[in-house]
Amino acid sequence: MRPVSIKDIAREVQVSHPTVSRALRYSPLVSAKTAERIRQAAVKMGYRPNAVARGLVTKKTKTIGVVVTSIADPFIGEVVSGIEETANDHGYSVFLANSNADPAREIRIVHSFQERQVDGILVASSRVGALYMPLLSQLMVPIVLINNQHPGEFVHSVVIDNITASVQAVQHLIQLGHQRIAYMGDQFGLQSDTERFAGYRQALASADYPFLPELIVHGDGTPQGAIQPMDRLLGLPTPPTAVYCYNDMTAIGALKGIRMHGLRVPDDISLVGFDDLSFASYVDPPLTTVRQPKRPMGRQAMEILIKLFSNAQAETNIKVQGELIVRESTAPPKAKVSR
Amino acid sequence: MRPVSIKDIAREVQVSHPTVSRALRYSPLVSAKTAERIRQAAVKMGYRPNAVARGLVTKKTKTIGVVVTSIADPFIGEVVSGIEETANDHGYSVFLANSNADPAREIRIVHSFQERQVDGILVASSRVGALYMPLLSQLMVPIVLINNQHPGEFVHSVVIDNITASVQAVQHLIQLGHQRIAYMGDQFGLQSDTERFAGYRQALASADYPFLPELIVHGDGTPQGAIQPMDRLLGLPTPPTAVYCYNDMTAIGALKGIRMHGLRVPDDISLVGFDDLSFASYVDPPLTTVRQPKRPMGRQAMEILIKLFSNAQAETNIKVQGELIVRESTAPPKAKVSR
DNA sequence: CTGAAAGCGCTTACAG
DNA sequence: CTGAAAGCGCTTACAG
Repeated sequence: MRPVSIKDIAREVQVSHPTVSRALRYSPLVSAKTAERIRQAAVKMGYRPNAVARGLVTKKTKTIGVVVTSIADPFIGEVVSGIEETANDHGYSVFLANSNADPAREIRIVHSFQERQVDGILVASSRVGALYMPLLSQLMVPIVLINNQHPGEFVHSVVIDNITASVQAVQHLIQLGHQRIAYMGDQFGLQSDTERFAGYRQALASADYPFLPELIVHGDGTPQGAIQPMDRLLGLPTPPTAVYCYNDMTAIGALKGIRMHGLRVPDDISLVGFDDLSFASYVDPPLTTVRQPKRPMGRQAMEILIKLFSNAQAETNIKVQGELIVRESTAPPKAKVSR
Repeated sequence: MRPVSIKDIAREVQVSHPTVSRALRYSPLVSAKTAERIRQAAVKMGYRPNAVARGLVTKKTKTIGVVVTSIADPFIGEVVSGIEETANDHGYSVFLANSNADPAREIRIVHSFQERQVDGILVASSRVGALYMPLLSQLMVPIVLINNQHPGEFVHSVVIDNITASVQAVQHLIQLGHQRIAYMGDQFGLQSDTERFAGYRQALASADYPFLPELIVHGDGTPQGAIQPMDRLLGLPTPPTAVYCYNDMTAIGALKGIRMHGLRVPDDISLVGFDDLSFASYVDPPLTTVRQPKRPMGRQAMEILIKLFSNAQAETNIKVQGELIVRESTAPPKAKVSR
């Protein structure tokens, strides 16, 4: 059973198929009454326009490609939610592809997006391979990067303001009275780590606190990877009273590491994360963290694309602000007790 | 700058464009040497086949539509990961759409999938609206449902064996020595709840334990929604020593509720969840739970579709088994102390 | 093995 | 306001 086409409707209503095409898209070029007859016939016959045929002629498919490192990542899931929502609101469908940070896969994905004639591409991938960039840019469609690690190289992007957010997080700790504040960063040299670290130093500096290299350790962005650096911190002659972590995953691991030493959060050590993944509020104690506006970031990225499609000027680099969410993993430091 | 088409290649190599088309798809109908010349020209010219043109003529787009209630849901994210991975391995691209369980949106999504001529549809949505089913089924493409709530109504599906998994979970508690085991279900009357509850009763029955209605309470699938039912359980003259929860989210809330009463897990009360979301291993104590093979379920659903595309027979209803992951939220009950 | 012809289901100048 | 013609970039009988 072949789906009904505009020719079928044309035959039914006794007009030419271009007239049907015009009527269905509300062209002013067709008289009100025949347009109405055509539209009624269309619904009666259960007509659905064939988007691929339309795409072939208009060269606009009303699709976008989204490439992520892992859709199972809760951070990315939220971002994609925002993308998909606004894409849909504007009549766009989204192709989703996981790269798994595998360069071969990244190339395959870009090729497939190209072959499918997507109108634009969104990349939400914390680490974009070096080879990948030029490949992307030689595509003839607009691209916007979300929290990418090389903001200078691309025209359009939406990124979190890591520095300002970090300053706020560390100032929160300072206001609580902490003096020895550690930073547990990420070992992969991501730009986001560099920036969060910079914010940390900046906050210390403006409080006239010394920068103590021994308080800087590095995890790998996973809970397990935070255990050992936490050990190092706690093995210090004078351990920190607070730890600011690169992200929530790291903070969760740090929490576990602290517990393994028989210490408690926030009584013995305060802990701050970054991201505000949904589970941050479920752990015990609920985690103080910097919320990244994940959905809005996805939405804004899609909005840039939509503006670009209509040839409007679009901002080149949107920088969004994080929000410090104070929960229960931070508290004033214990009064010192001599032992 | 127009992308290069097979006509451009044909001109370059001095053959007809159908010959180019054949050569590029490795048709035996073209001589080895001209085929080789054509392919070399194609890569030299940076040719990429236009998938929408191809789709129009072949009536196969090599795309599938995936509809989920929320891509930000960690369970669904994993399932989609499995889908996307195997789709990609077979040359399919996936359209992802969020329904937010909104009927109007569901209808829009199905229409858009229809217009885009997807080859098949996957639904990973715990609650599919009643109206939605007939709409889906009148589509002319194969559909497979993942963990759907109305297995009888559809031809293809992959579902978790809730009953067997529940029996295992409750037997684990029984073997630990628990006698008063509560079930904290879900209040929305989902079939998965009915089945998990049935498994719970079955496990009790085969151990010759009485069924105690006062030990049955209901959350709403969220952590917050589990606090109050937990209060009820703990307010009982003799509270349970273990609680089997509908899912991990509920278990996390139950954990919090237990703590709010100054009790500890697993010392005072054992807790079992369902799903094995990634954070289940991060909470304190790490949660004993039933793992649903989320990625494999996505993979299998996609594999059914692929078999159907090649006209092969495909299983109608795949039932997958859960796996009990024993972590630290379960322990033998405390020896009774009289007060 | 190769090419000329037709067609997939639309949209869009071009005439009238 | 309407229709005939052309064309989007491919694939696939049909001839030779």
